[in-house]
Amino acid sequence: MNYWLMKSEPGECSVDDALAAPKATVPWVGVRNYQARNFMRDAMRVGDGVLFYHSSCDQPGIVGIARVASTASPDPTQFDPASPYYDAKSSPEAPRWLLVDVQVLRKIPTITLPALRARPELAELLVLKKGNRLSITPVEPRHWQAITGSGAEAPAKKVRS
DNA sequence: GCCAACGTTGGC
DNA sequence: GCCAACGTTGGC
Repeated sequence: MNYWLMKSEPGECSVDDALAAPKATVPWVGVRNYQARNFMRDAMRVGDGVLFYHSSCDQPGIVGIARVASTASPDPTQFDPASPYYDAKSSPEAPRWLLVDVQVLRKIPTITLPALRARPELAELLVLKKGNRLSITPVEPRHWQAITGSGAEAPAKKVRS
């Protein structure tokens, strides 16, 4: 079980947009950074916890709790010349970019950047680090617990006994 | 709109 | 493989 913080511009896909989607699940299109892609490809598992983060907006911050809802697969927008995420150097035969499905579990009152920075126990949270630009960053269990208050167990599925 | 930080590209 | 130029991210 791993935890992640995933950035989305609310103008593209807000947490409300995701909640309004079927099963509150959206394909996480548009990742065009190799490190972020590799996280999805190599480290993400279905059921991983996700902090849904709004970036490039009036109130940047964590706005929801979500989970990884699929394994990684090719991001179709890379093949679409009409898409802003089109990548002419990629091809269906050798896809360069991947996505996972993300399912929102619940919205939370926005935890703004200043509010996050005010908590010493979150000082090492990667998204707070200077110069951080990665749209997907791993979150340590202690940070997940501090933010969600929900302990370190899986955020979604009941544990089968 | 500004600009710091970082990633990518491409000439050599 | 180096590194300057350029593009992008994202908070402010």
